[in-house]
Amino acid sequence: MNFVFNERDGCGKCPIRHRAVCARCDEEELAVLEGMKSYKTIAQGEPIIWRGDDLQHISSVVSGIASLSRTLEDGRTQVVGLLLPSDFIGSPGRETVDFDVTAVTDVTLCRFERKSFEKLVHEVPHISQRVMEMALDELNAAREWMVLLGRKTAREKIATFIEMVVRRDNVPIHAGQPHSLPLTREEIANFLGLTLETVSRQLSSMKKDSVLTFSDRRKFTVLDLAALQDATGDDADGGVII
Amino acid sequence: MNFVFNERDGCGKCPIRHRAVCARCDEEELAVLEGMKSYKTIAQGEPIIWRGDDLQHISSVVSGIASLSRTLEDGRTQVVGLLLPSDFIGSPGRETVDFDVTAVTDVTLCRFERKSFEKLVHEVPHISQRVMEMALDELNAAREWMVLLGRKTAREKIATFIEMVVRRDNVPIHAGQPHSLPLTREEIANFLGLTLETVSRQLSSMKKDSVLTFSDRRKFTVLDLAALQDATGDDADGGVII
DNA sequence: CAACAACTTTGACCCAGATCAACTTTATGA
DNA sequence: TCATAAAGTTGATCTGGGTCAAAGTTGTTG
Repeated sequence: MNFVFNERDGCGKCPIRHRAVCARCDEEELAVLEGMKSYKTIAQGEPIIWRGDDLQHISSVVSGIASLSRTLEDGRTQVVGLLLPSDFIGSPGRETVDFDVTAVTDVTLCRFERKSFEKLVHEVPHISQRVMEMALDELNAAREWMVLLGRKTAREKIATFIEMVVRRDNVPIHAGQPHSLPLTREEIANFLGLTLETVSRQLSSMKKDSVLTFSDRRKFTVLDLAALQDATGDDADGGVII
Repeated sequence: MNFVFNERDGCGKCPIRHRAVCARCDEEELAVLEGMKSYKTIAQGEPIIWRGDDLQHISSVVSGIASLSRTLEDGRTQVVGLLLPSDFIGSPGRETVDFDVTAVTDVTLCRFERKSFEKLVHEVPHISQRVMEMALDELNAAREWMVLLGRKTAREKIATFIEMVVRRDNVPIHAGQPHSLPLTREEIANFLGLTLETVSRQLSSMKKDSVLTFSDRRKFTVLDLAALQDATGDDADGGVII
């Protein structure tokens, strides 16, 4: 959502969003916000904000990846979303966050004082419309993910995830293109509702079946896109994430 | 979201929403919409709209319960949300629905022509703000549900679901109050990412443990609320659904 | 009210994925 | 460059919840 400031485009690259919402920046809005912003960088692995913490700022991810997650008392954790450049941390109208936010890679945030941001949401109709669109897109994506979590097999989950990563990289879809995996096996597991061992095994199995190759543990290439898409369990037509 | 018309209050009773968003109706908005609405009733079990269908109307549930779901090719289905009075079917800005919508009980809808509704969203800032708030609330609820689907055990899922139903009924929380279950075992299973047999077994087990009693298969009473809440797997403080 | 259909319960068995454990590979930094 | 840690792989085993099957309930309709 780079209507707020356009250091970075977030157009359709978010793994968890359907429609691009950028490329329609309004100059006046930018001007209003220009004086309000401040930047902050968080190192890989560090918490950005904990569930229940008081929300002083509404921030937008400028670079890097953050995760939204919830951990149950006994340590089971579920990642409920990845925040990529242009995604927001904090919602206007909420005084706390309901999930833990953690820097998956080094993350740079652009922050706005929450009160000012909320004032803006009320005064500039354009902005609430954009936030509305974003929220509706993410709601849709969250629901797609619910289908994955509730009904897909381990292999389908992994295939869906890999396809999402590939799609996000947004390069022409002929094979041979290398992609990089921003998450550890454990983070992938927590995103897919699996264990890290199962993730590892499924990736190995896809290697064995010549669907993927890994040049190193974070870099892979799709050898058989059709097989990958087949393995997602989704209809061929429509219904895709992103 | 009864800002649109207030035949029915939806205040805080939605099982999948955190904050009440009603009780702030604006007279002017009501007046504008008054001429646009039409009603429709759908019988229990009937489809309201299929995924991919062209969205002619934005509708709001007036009475009854509808489900939002996705079915994979081989028949596995996941319910991704329940639509209760005041919830919307269709989003401004979208030309199709991405999930199947089905009447769980008899459902009455109040419908608006989509184009007119969208025009209103653009012209009345108030409305996009409300839709934004709703969408953010539902997004949060969807993420909570992702935690359930990805990480909770069968018993925790059932306990969470029952607690949600009880909470939705919104009566003083001393035991003895009878509640009614609007869904079949199969629908519950599809909502929780389980099979109907597992749902049945878990409910029987909670009966055996004197956490619940059933007076008939759709009516139950909580005997031990503390045990129920304990079994949800959530922290005692905060983090609750609704 | 009989007979059929829809829904629910319960039992027996099985298997996908979790758990536990050993080991390998890669990264970090003194 | 060696030591230690972090991340990943692979194997052996276990188990929660799925699958299959049979009966029991409740509801509906002619």
